[in-house]
Amino acid sequence: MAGGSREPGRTVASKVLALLGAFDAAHPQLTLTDLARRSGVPLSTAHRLVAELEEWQALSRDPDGRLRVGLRLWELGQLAPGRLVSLAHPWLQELFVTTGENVHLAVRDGLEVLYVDKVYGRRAVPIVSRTGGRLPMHPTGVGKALLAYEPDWFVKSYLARKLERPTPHTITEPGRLARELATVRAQGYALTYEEMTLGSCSAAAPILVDGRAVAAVGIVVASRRARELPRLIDPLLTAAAGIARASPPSSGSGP
Amino acid sequence: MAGGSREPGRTVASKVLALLGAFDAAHPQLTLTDLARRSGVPLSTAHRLVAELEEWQALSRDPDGRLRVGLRLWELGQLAPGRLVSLAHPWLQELFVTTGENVHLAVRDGLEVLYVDKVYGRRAVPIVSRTGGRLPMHPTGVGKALLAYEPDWFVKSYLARKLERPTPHTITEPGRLARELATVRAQGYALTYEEMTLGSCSAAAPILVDGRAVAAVGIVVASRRARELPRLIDPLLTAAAGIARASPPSSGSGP
DNA sequence: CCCAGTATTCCACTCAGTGGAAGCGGGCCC
DNA sequence: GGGCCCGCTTCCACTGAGTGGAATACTGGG
Repeated sequence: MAGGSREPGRTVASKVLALLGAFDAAHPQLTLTDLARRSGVPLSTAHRLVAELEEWQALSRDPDGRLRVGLRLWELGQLAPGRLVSLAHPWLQELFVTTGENVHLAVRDGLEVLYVDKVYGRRAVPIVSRTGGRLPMHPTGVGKALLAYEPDWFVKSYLARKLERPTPHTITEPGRLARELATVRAQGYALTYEEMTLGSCSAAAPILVDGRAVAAVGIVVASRRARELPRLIDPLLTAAAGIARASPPSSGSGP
Repeated sequence: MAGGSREPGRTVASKVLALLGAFDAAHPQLTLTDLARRSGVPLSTAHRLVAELEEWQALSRDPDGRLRVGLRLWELGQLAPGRLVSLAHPWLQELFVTTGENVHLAVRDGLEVLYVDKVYGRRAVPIVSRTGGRLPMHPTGVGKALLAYEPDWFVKSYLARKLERPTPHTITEPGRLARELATVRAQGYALTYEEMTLGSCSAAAPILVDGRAVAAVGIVVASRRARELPRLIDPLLTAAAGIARASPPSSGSGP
């Protein structure tokens, strides 16, 4: 089946996935050549496979001819285990209405938080989190809220790595971070002050089902309005509790 | 390359896509056997490919072992041309806050409307539209709003087909529907009364950029509150205009 | 005009992928 | 308990779908 056959038999499916995987938040659009380079698939092979993916609208082209993730893939993605989000959305909504701030929902995936829903208005400060986006756990409110309820071994291994430090306020010292998590558990919510982005701070609460944090709700505000955070804690906890109550014991943790 | 080789050479990529395509709103989870049946891929081939897709979390398994669309695919989908949605969301948000009703955003894809964003609160009536969902154009508010601004040849070919009739109120008679569309163009918005679902009615406005309707905003309310719709028209049009003003002339029409 | 980067086409070779069939496992009914 | 049905997993010999290097065709900038 192989002509040149230098590669030790990569399966076709893996090449298709490698092509798709080449797209990420930093590179949402790529030229064919870039795509081939990033995915490690030979150009001519990429060319053929991409043509097929385009036909299916799994990929599509920008006006300028660069490739993007296509509509069909988005549609398909909407079918992913969506129990949690559809359940939680009305509560996020309500939280937004009472606070007027950026509100979002995140789950843990691996060692990162994955943002699965977001509600924002016209006046809200633009923030880094993006539906489908990922951030490290320790500098984010939702991350700390989730991490605080993970089992000890998990936290230990999380702290053992070299932790990123996006701002000077980021807490990376293991001892201090561990104490921080204890505080989160004690009070039931997490706070951050410019730990991920200079200029914004946040509050977040875990959604506890059977004692496990299946997700977390977070609010982000401009840091000059940090003193307003305490006022937001109450509605935040109400929303988290509401979602938890509505959640079936073992719903998939997906979006 | 084929042993049994009965099929006239379907490409591997097409099989992968067929497998993914077997999932839809009505069948979000499938057993391996169903998946193979629905996609027309031989069971043993499906088995192998699915294993690969699972490894990538393109597919994942329910607690009960059935297959679903996986997290990675959802994530990937979030990368799809998202200009319109991120732009429009704050306006949908605002519209929700002022009206308290189900609010959604849809684009045309082929002969159907594709719902690309939705905002709903705790009190809102549950409705059929779903982010990523599709419905025919003629019985929905957003559909009529979009159809009204399509070129003549398109409308003509749309009306030429046999039109579905989900409720007795659905307008399927071509002449009457054409007049309806003229009214929509004249007044700048569309209304429906139980044309898609008994018990709910809607108002919708197109988002016009350079005279073309790139998307439509809709509001759905319970039909016993139909008389409140007129009150909602104004904020609806404001939102549509706001989104249109913010839209660049040729943004991708995707989610 | 040439050159560099990117896209597309070609083609002879061959092994990755194929799929029918057989082997499991476990839930249900008689 | 035993037989049956249904879905999942594994096996394997055959072969044409897929391969990828290279040649060719764009395209735009200098």
